[in-house]
Parts: sequence; structure tokens; C-alpha cells
Amino acid sequence: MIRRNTNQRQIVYESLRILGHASSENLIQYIQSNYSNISLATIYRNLTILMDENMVKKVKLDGIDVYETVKAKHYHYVCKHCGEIIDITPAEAGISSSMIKNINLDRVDDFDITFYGMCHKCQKNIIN
Amino acid sequence: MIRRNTNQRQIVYESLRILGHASSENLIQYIQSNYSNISLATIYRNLTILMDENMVKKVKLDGIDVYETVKAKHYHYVCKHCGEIIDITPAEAGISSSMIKNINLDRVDDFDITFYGMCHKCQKNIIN
DNA sequence: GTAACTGCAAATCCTTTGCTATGGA
DNA sequence: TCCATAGCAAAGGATTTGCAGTTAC
Repeated sequence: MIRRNTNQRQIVYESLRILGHASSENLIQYIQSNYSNISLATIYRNLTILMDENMVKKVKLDGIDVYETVKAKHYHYVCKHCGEIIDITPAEAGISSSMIKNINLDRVDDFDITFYGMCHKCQKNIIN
Repeated sequence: MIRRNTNQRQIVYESLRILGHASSENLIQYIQSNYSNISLATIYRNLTILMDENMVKKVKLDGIDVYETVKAKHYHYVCKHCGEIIDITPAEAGISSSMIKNINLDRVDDFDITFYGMCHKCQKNIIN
């Protein structure tokens, strides 16, 4: 099937790229307040299509499903205080692929890490 | 509010302990095939209560929400072939709390890791 | 005894689907 | 032109809620 690059599909992808990470609720809210006449069905259908095309990925962070555009391998940092999600590169996390070891007899091909803590901004706000 | 240790609540908790990890669907199926007359509403209500009491936790592994009883800190290994979920202790993963470093200016208090690969059993089955 | 709890059915919420019209290539 | 896609409304599925009866303590 030959995909068409519709206006609505671009809006869904671009909104997600701008938001960085968004739950379906956040994304819908963002799209509907910035563009008019895009139906829920269209947003959901495009998310599905974009995931099929490996343009968009759904991840669960701190209990919430969020969508993000597909980027280079990265981990996530979740601020438990403000909820902000920050992408962490393997380098920032101090992890290199050579550190991947199999566990017992099970083969490890990949892993995801989610870090939790308090982000710099919240630390500053609390002190002041 | 004083909680009562009802039969149904014990069944929900015990079933989850036996299953190790279960999606709501798996858990419901297990309970309804092993016990009679436990309604869906009761299962869901008890999961919520058990989570409030920190007896049960909901995690997302490889895209699926699963419940587990609260245990000592551990990570998860997901076999991409058979879907089995295996608990991995920090020791097995080769990770100690002293390895936790803050990232840039953000404070890291904790982290979760999900490993993906092919488990020992599946490796053996594929070779044979 | 009484308030937390259960089962049932109805309600709700989020997402998907069927259908007809539209528009991108 | 023509088929993938959009909008709308209806359907679907998972979870939650209201209510009356039940039960743990």
C-alpha cells in the first residue's frame, strides 16, 4: 500500500516532535487546540500508521503511556516532582554497548533504562 | 478506613503471587478458572486496593501492562521469543547502588531496567 | 451491629471501526 | 482518475461505579 503524506499525518508527527513526549490525551489536546477539524479517529489512525512505519514509538514511563518520535537510541529520565521526561543518551548515562552482558544463560540483545529523580529545575525551585 | 482481609482479596493477591507477572486479562482468566463467582469488579477493585497498600505494582514490560506483587528491588528480562518475564536481581545484572550516578545536573534516585533478548529455553529449542 | 465489601448491571472512558465523501499523487 | 485517507457516528473493550445485599471483625 502506498502511503500518502496527508496534511493530518504531518500534523500528528510534527506535533509529537514538538512536544517531545506526549500521552494520547496530551497529543490530542495539543492538536485540537492548534489545528481545527482533525478528528480523534484520524489522530489515532495516524499514530497507528506512524508506528507501523517506525516513525513513532509508544513507551511507558512512570506508569503512563507516551508517544515519541523515533530517534537514536536513548534512555529516559523522569522527574518525580514535575513529571518532565528528559531523553538521556547512552553517553550521558555512562553506558556503552560493550557493557551489555548476557544474564545467566539468557541472551541480552538490548535494554531500556528509566531513571527517576528530581530534575535540576525542581531542585533549584525547592531551594529558593 | 479499616481494611478487611476478604477471601476475594486473598485470592487476587495469591493468584498474582503464583503467576509471578500477569496482565489484567491473564489474571482475570486465572482467577475465574480456578475460583468461582468472583466478579470482574471485585478483581479490579482489589487490584486498586492492593496497589494503594503497596502490595501490588503495575509495570509495563514490552508494551504490556502487567501486575506483580511487591518484592525486593529487581529488574526485568523479557524474552522476545516466548514473552516470558524473568526477574533479575541487581546482583545478577551486575549493578550495585553505588553505580547510580546523577546525570548532568539532574538527581537520580532510582532506575528501572528492562532487558530484552532470547531466553535460555528458547535458544535451546531453536537449535534443536 | 456496622461499615467495608461483593456481585450485578449500567455507565464511562478511550480507542477502533464502518461508511461515505474527499483529496493526494 | 482512483484508492488511501478523512470525518462522523456508532461499536467495542476494558475498567469503574451505583446500588442493594452480604460478611468480616
